[in-house]
Amino acid sequence: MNLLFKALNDPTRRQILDLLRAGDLNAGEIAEQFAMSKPSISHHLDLLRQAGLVESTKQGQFINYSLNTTVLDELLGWLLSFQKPDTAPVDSPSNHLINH
Amino acid sequence: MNLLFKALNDPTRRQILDLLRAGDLNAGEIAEQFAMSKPSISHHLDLLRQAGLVESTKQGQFINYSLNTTVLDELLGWLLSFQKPDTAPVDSPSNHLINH
DNA sequence: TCAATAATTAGATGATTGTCTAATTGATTA
DNA sequence: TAATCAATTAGACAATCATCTAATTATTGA
Repeated sequence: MNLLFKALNDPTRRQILDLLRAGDLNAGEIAEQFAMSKPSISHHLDLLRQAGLVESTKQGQFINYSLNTTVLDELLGWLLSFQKPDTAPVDSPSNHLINH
Repeated sequence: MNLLFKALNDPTRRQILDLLRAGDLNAGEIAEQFAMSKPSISHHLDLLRQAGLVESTKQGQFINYSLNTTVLDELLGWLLSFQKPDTAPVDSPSNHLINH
């Protein structure tokens, strides 16, 4: 959950996710949508990949990025549990202090 | 959306939200659940308040904190739109570069 | 095989963040 | 009114983060 929230806590990364909804793109195609250096975008893609939000596959000299929304299910569950009270899922790490 | 993701991007703050599901608490009651100084918790509460996730009301010398889940609806909408493709909501700020 | 292209890695830098202690504000009560 | 208690604000500090340029790796095509 930590890596997920971290990845989502940046407008550029969220925009990358939104871009990928329309279909897969390679790193260069993503980078040219932003007024930011390619290494910076590469770093953002790395964080998104660490969170499991995107998957990368090498295709020749290009690296293709695609959306993986299954990770969002965990977040969705956490979020929905706020509407239905008293069904709080566990937010790791280390809530042993909290749960007595 | 920025303040919301920022507020959620910390395990302590998410645990505070989880605590408040059971019912309102004042600042001291919240602080004593954590192995952290009271000013630090106060700061976390401030960020949660800025994001609209909690509301604070002064009651005598105590300050009561309560959960406000309506802000989460925006996030919920954004999240759900990933399941139903091609219904991307707008993620402010400044996506003028992207949407040409 | 070599030059060009795609992308990442390395390293640096300024800004933001989470935490602390000390000081302050405001309310209660002896 | 003075002491105590709840909570925040102020200010400092180390760690993390977003970004940049320069260098590196790997693939392609002439």
